[in-house]
Amino acid sequence: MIFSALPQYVVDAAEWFSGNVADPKKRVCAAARRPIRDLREIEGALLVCSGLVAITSVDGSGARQTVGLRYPGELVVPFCTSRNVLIETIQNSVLDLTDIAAFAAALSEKPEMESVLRSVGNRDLAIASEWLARSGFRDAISRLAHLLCESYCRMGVDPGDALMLPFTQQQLGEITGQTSVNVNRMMAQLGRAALIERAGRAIVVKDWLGLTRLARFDAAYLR
Amino acid sequence: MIFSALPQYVVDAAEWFSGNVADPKKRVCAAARRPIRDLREIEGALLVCSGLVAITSVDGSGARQTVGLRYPGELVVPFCTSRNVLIETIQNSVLDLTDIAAFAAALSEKPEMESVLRSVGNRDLAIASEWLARSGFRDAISRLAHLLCESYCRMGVDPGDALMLPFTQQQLGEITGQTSVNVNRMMAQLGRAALIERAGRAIVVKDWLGLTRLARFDAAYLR
DNA sequence: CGTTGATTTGAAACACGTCAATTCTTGTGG
DNA sequence: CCACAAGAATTGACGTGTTTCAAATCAACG
Repeated sequence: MIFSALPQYVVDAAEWFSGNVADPKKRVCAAARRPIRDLREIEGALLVCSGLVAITSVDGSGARQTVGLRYPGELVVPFCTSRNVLIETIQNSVLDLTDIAAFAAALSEKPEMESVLRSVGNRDLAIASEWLARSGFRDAISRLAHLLCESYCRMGVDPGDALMLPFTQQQLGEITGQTSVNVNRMMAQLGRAALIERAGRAIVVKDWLGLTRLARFDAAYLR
Repeated sequence: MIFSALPQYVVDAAEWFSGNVADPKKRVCAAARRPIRDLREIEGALLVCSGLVAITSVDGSGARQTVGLRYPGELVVPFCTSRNVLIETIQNSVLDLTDIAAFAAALSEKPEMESVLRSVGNRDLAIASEWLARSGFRDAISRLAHLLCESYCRMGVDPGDALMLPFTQQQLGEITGQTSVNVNRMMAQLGRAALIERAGRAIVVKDWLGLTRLARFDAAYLR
C-alpha cells in the first residue's frame, strides 16, 4: 500500500473504544442498506469493525444527502441529535455499539482520551469541510472522482488494486449531491476517459494521477 | 430576543480562551474582507470578539467556497492545515489571536476544557453537516433563506428586528454555492415573495415562519 | 425462474452559470 | 463636504449541466 493507514489517533480511539467502552459489549452484524435504529434509540456511539456506515440527512420531501461516511476503524460519535439524520449501513457491516452513558463513563475514567477524541472530531470536521468545498465548486464528475480517491485512501487500498465499491449509484448520488441517473452517466464518462475500469461495482483505477487531477484531490485533509 | 444566545459551552470556551489562552494577549482589529495572514503563519486559534470571520476553501482555478463562519463569541480552532483554506474577515472585526503552542499549554493546565472544546467541535461539525445537507438537496433560494435564518439565530437577533447583513452578494454566493448574479436574483425573489424587506445590505424579515419553511430551518443543530 | 431492485439509455425541461453592460454604493482623498 | 474611483448591485440574453420522466435491460436472490 502506498497510502498510510488511518492516523494514529483514529487507531487509538478505536482501540480504546473497543476495549473499554463497548461494555456491555454489544456487537451487531447489520445487513446492507439498513438504518441502525438501535443507535437512534440509545443515542449512542459506534465503531465500524468492518463494512461501511453512512450518516444521511433526510429532507421532509424525502430528498437525501449523505453528510458523512465511516470506514472500518472509524467511530461514529453522536454530534447531532436531529431527528432527520439517519445512521445507515452501506454494505454488510459489523459494528460495536454503546450507549451515551457508558461512553461518558469510560471517558471520565480515562480523561487523556478527550484529546484523542478531539483530534478525531477535528478530522471529521476537516473531511466535512472538504466535502463542502467539493459540492460547492466542483462539477458532477469531479465530485465522483473525489469520492473515489477518498474511498481508496480511507480504505487503505492501493490504486492499482481493484476496489469493490460498496455503493449503489443511488448512494453515490446521495453522497455527491446528484441524481443516480447522472451518476451513471458520469461513471461511464470516467470509464471512457480511461481513468477507471468497471466490472459491476468493482473498480480499478487505470490512471490514478489523472483521477486525482480531475478531482483536485490532496489527501492532506485525511490526517 | 426569542432565541437563546450561544450554548453555554461556547460561552465557556470563549471565556476560557480570552482569560487564559490569548497570552501574550494579541488583539487585532481587522478590516473587512481581508485574509488573516497572521493566523496562517502562526498556525494558531482565534476568538471572534466582534465582527464576522469566514473559513474559505480556494480552488486552484480561483473558485471559492466558504466552509464555515464564526460569529462573535465563537472560536476558530485550526482543524485543517491545508494550504488552500483561508481565514478571512467578512466585516470589520476584533479578534483575539494565539499561537498553537500557547493554546496547547493552556489546555494542559486546565484539562477540563478538553470536553468543552470537544462540544464546540461537535457543534461546528453539526453546522458543517447542516450546510452539506443544504447544499445537497436544496435549491438556490432555499439555501439563501437557510443562511439568513442561521445568521439571525447565531447573531441572536430577533427576526422582527433589522439585521445588518455584513455579506456582499459575492460572499453570499461563496457561502451558498452559487454565483453573485444568481444571489441577486434570489434575494429579489425573496423580497417579491414578501418574506424579507431590503434596504441596501440591511434586512428585515417580514415573514419568519414563511422563511423558515422555505429554508426548512430547524435551529436544533445550533445546540 | 420469477420478482425485485439496480443499471443504462433517451428526450425534453429548467435551474443556474456565463458574459456583458448599466446603475448604484461605498469609501477615500482633495 | 464634494468629487472621484473602485467596488457592489442589478438586469438581460444566451448557453449548458443536470434533473426529470420514462422505458428497457441487467443482476441478484429466494
